[in-house]
Amino acid sequence: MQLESLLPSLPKTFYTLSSSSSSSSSSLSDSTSPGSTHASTHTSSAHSFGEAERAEHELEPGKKYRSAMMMSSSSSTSGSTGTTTATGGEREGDEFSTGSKSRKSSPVIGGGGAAEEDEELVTRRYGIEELGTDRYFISPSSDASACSLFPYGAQGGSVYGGAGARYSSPYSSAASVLAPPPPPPPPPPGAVCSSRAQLAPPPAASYQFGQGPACLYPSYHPGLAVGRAQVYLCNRALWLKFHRHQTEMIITKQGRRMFPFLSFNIAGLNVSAHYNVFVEVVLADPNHWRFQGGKWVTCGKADNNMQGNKMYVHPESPNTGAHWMRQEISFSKLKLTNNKGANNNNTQMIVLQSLHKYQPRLHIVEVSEDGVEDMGAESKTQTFTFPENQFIAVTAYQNTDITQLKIDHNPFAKGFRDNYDSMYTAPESDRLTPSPTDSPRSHQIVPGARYAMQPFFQDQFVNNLPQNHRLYGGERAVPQTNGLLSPQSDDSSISATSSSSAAQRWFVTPVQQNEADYSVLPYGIKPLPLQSPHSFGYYPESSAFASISAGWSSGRSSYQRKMAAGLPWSPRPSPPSFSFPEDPLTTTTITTSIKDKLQDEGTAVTAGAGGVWGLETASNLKPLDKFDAPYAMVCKRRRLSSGTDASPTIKCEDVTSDDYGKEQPKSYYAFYTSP
DNA sequence: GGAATAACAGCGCGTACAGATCGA
DNA sequence: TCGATCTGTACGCGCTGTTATTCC
Repeated sequence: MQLESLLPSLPKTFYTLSSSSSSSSSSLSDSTSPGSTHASTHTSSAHSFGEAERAEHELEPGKKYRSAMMMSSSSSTSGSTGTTTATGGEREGDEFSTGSKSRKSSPVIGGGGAAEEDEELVTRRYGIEELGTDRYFISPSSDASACSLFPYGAQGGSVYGGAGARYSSPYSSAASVLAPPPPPPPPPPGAVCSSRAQLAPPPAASYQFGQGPACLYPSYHPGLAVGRAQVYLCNRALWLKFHRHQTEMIITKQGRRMFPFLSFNIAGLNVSAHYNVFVEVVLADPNHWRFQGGKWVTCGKADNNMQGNKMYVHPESPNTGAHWMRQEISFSKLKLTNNKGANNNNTQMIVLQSLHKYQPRLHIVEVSEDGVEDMGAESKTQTFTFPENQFIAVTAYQNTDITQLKIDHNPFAKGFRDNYDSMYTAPESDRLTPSPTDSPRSHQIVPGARYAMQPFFQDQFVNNLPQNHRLYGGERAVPQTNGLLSPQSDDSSISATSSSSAAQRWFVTPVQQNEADYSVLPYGIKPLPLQSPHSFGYYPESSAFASISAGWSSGRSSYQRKMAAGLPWSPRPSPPSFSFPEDPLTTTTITTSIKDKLQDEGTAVTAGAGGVWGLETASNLKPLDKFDAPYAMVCKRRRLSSGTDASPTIKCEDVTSDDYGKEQPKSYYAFYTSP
């Protein structure tokens, strides 16, 4: 296989994405300006997207156009001043300044990278907290001696243009208003396959300049290079959650799936051309890591001579650009192992070394129809790196925050959720949120569509009930219904939507992965046709997804069978209680029927119990500086509380839960409906 | 002492099977 | 009555994190 021939040179490349101990003081100033610059550049992104979508689909053009206008309007607002993002963040951030200050002292490894940059914008926007200050990105292509540090804010979130795209993007000039980064150092010898320069990590400049947000769908626009891919990390919100605590991935001899797993949307490919899509996992830094004192610290040098397969070719490779762009590209089957003997006979496994930090990278290689790579076409290889995908390989979880996140979000770990039982046996009055297997009809369309979306799209179809439970203690929290996604949530509106948009693609909030878009179009939501497994990034073909989808349709019968007899509440859902966040920046675009419904209901229930969610006050936010060392150690123990006591573990959870709750409005999930 | 490993329990899907239902 | 289809149940499997044990 030709791909393999060019891979051996790759793992030796280090992606030094963060420095946990350095550059802590200048991050804010460094990131603000570039970030705001992005806000302005992304204005065109919103336009492009909206127009592209409008042009491509015939879906209620008026609404779509309106959506685009809303986007651009918002983005104009955000990007007009160059400091709009920061301004907005400060404004809201003031409300939670405690959180802002505390973040810096958190022992939780920030990890740095674009993810945090995004997070900062988001958290500033929502005033949750201020992120860690590690915000420097060492040029991937730089070797140890040539680590070109630059403020990563200019990187523009995670929408990374392909390595080659930077040379052709007509928008690169627009982005050049950013502070010029240091010139990319020459690639280290041996780190780049001579015939595949693009496989080498793109230089910093490429990240910084080559991602004109307006390039989101270049193929839809005349003058844009066709065939230059843009890649979106579909489940980025979840990745960010983990990344905040330094993601850990279990590796076992038999192989362990990643969670979150890699799931991408790809755009900009040549529809008829053939591509191989594969993921490679390379060392992210040259260090050996150890979890000590509640945080990850470096401990010696990494073993860079680890042998074994570092690449996972998507099973559908090779395939056409149309195929890859049609739906999410999920790598859910990818397994991580520390079994060096698994390199040859198991292409589903990637061999890693425990306690090393890794960076997954997505490669898209144009090939001939029979899957043979054209070795003479260097420009046909594109590489994408999402810093929030970084993780430390472990044989056992070290940070209980990560463990809890896994349990709370991974469908396969449902059995470990603390209050799983109580969630389904508590009386209606005590029940915090609908169960995953509640009758789909129970999931009403909620006014805060952005919230309705989150449990599924942001958290990969796992509701956050346990977290909410812990977060709010016994207090009634807002049910995070799966409203819009529920197959039967709102029959009339959904069916109408479905009938008009079947087989068409929808973007919940378009342009995710872009910090500017965070502030510009945080909640833009399109009406959602009924989802097929392909619509969801997680376990699209696996049992996990099926369990969820089944739970909402016929498959839920099993649960209902189990629960029906003793259910103290009606299988018919309780009336939704939710908040209707009044965010001036909210750009929720939904069908009229839904919208009207939401508005009506929203006004009716905003003051209800659900208001807890939207009206969270600063006093409820726990600063992360509560993570002193001993406390962190306490947190390392598994949390078993049901969430009603005030144990330190709960406090620990509160911190994160608050985060998550507030973070959720980051509805920048992109997805497609199945044809 | 820390990391790696194996065994374990819980969960849910997929499948096979049996029984019930329906139409020819 | 027979065959096709649908429904319900049981079991196996793969997934998960936890826990105890072993290894270095």
